[in-house]
Amino acid sequence: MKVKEVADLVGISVRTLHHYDAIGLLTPDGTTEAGYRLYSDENLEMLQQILFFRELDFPLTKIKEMIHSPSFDRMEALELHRSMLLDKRSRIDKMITTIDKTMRNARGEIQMTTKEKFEGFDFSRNPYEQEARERWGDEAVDKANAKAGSMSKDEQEAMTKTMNGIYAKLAELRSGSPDSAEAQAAIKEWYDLLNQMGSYTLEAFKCLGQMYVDDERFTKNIDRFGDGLAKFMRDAMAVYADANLK
Amino acid sequence: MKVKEVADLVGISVRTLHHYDAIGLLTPDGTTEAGYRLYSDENLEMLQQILFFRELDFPLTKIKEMIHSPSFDRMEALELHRSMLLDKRSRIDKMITTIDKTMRNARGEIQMTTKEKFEGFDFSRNPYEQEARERWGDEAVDKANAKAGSMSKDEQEAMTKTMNGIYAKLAELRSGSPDSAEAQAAIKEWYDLLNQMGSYTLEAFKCLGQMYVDDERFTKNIDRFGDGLAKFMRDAMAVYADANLK
DNA sequence: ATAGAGTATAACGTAACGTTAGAGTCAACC
DNA sequence: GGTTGACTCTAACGTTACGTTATACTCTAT
Repeated sequence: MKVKEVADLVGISVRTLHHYDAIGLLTPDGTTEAGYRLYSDENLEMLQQILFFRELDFPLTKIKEMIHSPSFDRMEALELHRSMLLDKRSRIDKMITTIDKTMRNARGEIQMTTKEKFEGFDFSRNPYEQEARERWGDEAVDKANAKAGSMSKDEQEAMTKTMNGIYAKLAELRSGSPDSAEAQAAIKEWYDLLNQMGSYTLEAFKCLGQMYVDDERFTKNIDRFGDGLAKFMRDAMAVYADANLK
Repeated sequence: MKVKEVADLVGISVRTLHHYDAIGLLTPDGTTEAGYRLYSDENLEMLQQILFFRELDFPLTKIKEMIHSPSFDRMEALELHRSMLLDKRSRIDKMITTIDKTMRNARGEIQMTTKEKFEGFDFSRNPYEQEARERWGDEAVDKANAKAGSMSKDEQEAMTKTMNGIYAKLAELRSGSPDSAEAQAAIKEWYDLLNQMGSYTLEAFKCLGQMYVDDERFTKNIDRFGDGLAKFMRDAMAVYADANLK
């Protein structure tokens, strides 16, 4: 069979067959006197194999290995590729949820979830501590915990109140100019307060300080942190949104 | 800030920043006397935007449009990209299930489903007829239906029996040499029988005839047909497998 | 003054083909 | 026998988003 016949039969382009010939992936068994490629039945079978693996997104070099070396472990290759696909899919899932969140955010449909979880503001028994340790190291977390632990209950309550006050102020300023001196002052106040909490808390909240500037970046930044911490921060966002509605 | 600072801060390469400069996606606000790029805070913000959309797999040209034209409809772009991602994910899902099937097939763990559905063998009231019509056109389907409709109940039963007999023969031969004259004869018999059923039935079953040759190709071929027909064919496969175990 | 780290431009490489471009081949029709 | 149209060939540039040298400055610290 000549190129176009083959190409039409399996639904690929002539150029693709040329390419496969060029890289030695599929060399036709024969040629006419004029130099036309002639594909045998075996060539067709091999092409089926190639297209099968191609459809699974295997790179052509890998396919070449698989086809040309009988010792190649197909099962293992499939297994490996499967896990790669799973990774890819979960990345796509993440993208989709990020887009959804971005769109909801842009539409102003911020969900007001568990405000309560945030009310206590108990940094000393943070459920995401393990995650934070892995992310920023023991030292930072211990320092933050020591700081929080050294606060009396009254002090903690006072701090929570102060923070909520700042949220309210930020919310108030949100509708106005974000570049005003007032806003800058509120943000600085917030940063300073967070600074007292230790570095990992600060890191985790840094992006929230820019939230009023740009919702999309907020959505992106929040996902830089692990799932647990991201949730934690979204809760903070909820408090913020709530303050915004008062 | 100079290139490396920025690159390290946001976790990309210097080359990437050079590239973004070259294509006019992100031109630094200033340069030193020596020609070093200097990135401003605004540049950083824009970079965040860029990376956000890049993370969502937007092509850089689109990002450039989005950033540089304020009239660009972000929502619409997000919506569009979302649907693209959904497509991509469903393709990946398909790949994964195909791989799974391939591996199960290779291990011989063929699932024996609904044998009953296949027992009646009622081609005249095929639930996948609509699908077949779209795939092979009305003519082929009508011809097949006419053929099946013209058969008496006895004839249909006889045909079912004949087919199952061929399946049994193929199953028997499967363990032996697939290139034997016997196997070829059985396959020809099968094809002839299917041929009597009309073209679309034949098309749908053609690949089954090669099943014993190559499980992977079978798995691939079966997915060329629509979901419904593929299911139909898998049912046929189940009958075959069942015969195989007798 | 010199080493080391950073920066610049320029240009080739990557994966899997798509897309011309120029030229030869084949079968059929006039 | 010539011409047309469909098909084939090789060659080579284009695509995407940078990675990777290579060569040459520039800056800072010792």
